Amino acid sequence: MNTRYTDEQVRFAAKLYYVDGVNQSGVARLVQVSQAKVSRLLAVARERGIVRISVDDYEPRNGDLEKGLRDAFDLGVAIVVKTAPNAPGEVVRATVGHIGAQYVSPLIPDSGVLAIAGGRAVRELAGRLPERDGRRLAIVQAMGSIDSSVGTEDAIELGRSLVQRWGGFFMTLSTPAFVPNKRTRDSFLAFRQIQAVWERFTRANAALVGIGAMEASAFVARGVLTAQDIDELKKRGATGEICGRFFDRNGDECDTPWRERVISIGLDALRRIPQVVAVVPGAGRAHAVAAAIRGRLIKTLVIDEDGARALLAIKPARGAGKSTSGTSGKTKR
Amino acid sequence: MNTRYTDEQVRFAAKLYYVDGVNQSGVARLVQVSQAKVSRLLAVARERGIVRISVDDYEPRNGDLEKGLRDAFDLGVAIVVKTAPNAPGEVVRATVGHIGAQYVSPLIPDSGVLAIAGGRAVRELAGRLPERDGRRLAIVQAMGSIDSSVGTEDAIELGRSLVQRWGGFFMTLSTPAFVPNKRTRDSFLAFRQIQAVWERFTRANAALVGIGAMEASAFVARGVLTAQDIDELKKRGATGEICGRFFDRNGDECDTPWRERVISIGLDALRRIPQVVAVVPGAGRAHAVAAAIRGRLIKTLVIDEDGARALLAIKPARGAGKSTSGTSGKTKR
DNA sequence: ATTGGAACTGAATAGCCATTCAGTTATATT
DNA sequence: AATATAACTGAATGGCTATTCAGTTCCAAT
Repeated sequence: MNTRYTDEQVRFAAKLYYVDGVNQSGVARLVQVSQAKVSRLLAVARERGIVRISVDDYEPRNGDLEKGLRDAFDLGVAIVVKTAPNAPGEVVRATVGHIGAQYVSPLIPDSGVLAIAGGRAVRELAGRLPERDGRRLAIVQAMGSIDSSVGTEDAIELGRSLVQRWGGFFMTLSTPAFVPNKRTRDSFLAFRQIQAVWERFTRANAALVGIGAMEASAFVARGVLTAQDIDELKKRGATGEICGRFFDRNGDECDTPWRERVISIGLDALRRIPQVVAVVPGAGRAHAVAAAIRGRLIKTLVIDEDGARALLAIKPARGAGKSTSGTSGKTKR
Repeated sequence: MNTRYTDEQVRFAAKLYYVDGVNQSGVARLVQVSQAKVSRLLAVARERGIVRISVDDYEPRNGDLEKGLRDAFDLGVAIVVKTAPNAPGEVVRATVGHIGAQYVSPLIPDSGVLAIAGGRAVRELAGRLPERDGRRLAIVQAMGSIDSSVGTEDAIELGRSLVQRWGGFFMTLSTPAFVPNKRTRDSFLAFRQIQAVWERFTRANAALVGIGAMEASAFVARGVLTAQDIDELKKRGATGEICGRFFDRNGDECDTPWRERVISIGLDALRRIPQVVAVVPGAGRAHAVAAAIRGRLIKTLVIDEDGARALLAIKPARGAGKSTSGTSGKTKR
């Protein structure tokens, strides 16, 4: 905001307020303007650098845990966000989102294609990416809609808001995430509209996703899968999922009936994207995350300290090691 | 205030608030404390220097006018305070008091005797001298009470509040400023209690006073003198007064009936005090101020820009020069 | 001089922050 | 262990600040 305020007046107000500790009404009296204008003068003082506020560095990331993760897993970037002790999950998500956004932002290119998935953690992070910083991307929805309702955490909503924030355009996958059978899926995929998105998957420059565990699945919560379905998936080796694509402990896609019923970015396509950022706060999804990393599905992991520690506890390498949950090591493909 | 807050927590809160622009409720959520505590954490951050706020220098004094005054008059220190253009008198007083206090404070010693007079300008300045900075003075009331009411601008009130602010003790002149005749005054002066104060006048280390003009006299406003009295005083050469002591254009005390009816510090005693600070905002008392300076009654002048300019307009030296008001140059003693 | 748009202004007020209060927890002392 | 004292804590709230609104002033282009 360009103003005509004189430096003299701005400096006088700034001295009275910041140096002498006079409140804005008092400053207003001495400077002979309204209190509202004093508030504006002070804002100008900060903008012009007449008033400077400096803060000692605070390191919001736990470097030790990051190093531990990089050593134990084959991971490009690990961002382990410090959180308040005993914070509830909701707060951990918010913290990881807030701090994570500051480090994820530079990983997302200025132009090109960004694939985006849904999820609460992704929402927290995406919602704190910088506003209109000159970026202009094609954003594509990485998975169809889970159900007919659209929540603030759904990919369709996150994509919309990111495009609004940055410019560019948003391409939706106007299909359900899961359809009844392969034939239905194939007919959806035949649509030109869908193919336009599909084609973008193969040349995306970056992706922002969450990772789902077999426990507390959002698909079950929203009635798309049943507890029995989950049991069935687990029997077939499923350890976690990204965009409804279930993978085993090595990160290879499981051969299940759902594999040919899902409409979302494929794991092979995902692997080829140069920058895949996964945001997975909390300790409950450690096995799914470990599997995703083993399968080289993600390049960057954003997580909290508890989550990182849980992950390190299962550090044993590809295909070996004990697992806490009941996933068996059976794998196809 | 000594606290047990960890630097880690303080730094986290400071970063979120000052760097990331999160409000205190948002910080409270992420740090997992109450908003009240965030406010305290931020206060600690500023105290500990984790957050530093620096402000470009603002020069609140008009150096050119100060130099002009020092050149034109024989004045130890001139403090010309910049004020907002077209500010009403009340605001000019407040500004001169606020800024003046910062420069007058170091002129007042840590111990010894300070004589204090009343007046609105003195009140504004005295009220902004620093709190409990280790000073401990004997403060003496330089003139008796003007009338039976005690206003916030009266010496007795200012002395009391300064002692409360600094420690030390306050000695009042429990007499009227003007008594009916010489005999009454002499009987007052015979009191041991009064003499104790009188004696302090002769060895005061500093004084803080105002200067009264013949126009708009506080004595008239409070019914102690009449308009006729003022005319009479002017006929006898009175140009202004300090503590009810009327002086002519050369700053010499006028020989008038009121001279032997006033109970206040004498002008000779005042001249001998090493540091006499006069606070005289406004352009209306220029002649009185000029006279006081010529008579070497004051060492330091605190004034606003308009006042300084008015003073420079009558710069002509001791005893000479034109005068705007109708004061004649008649003088005794 | 007229017009149109941008910048500015203070009053009102919504929103944010600092302080008070009453109760709790830590620390020092017996 | 018992007690006293100081430091800390969050809910409530009063006070302070930032923003909105409905004009007003300034400036550039007719």
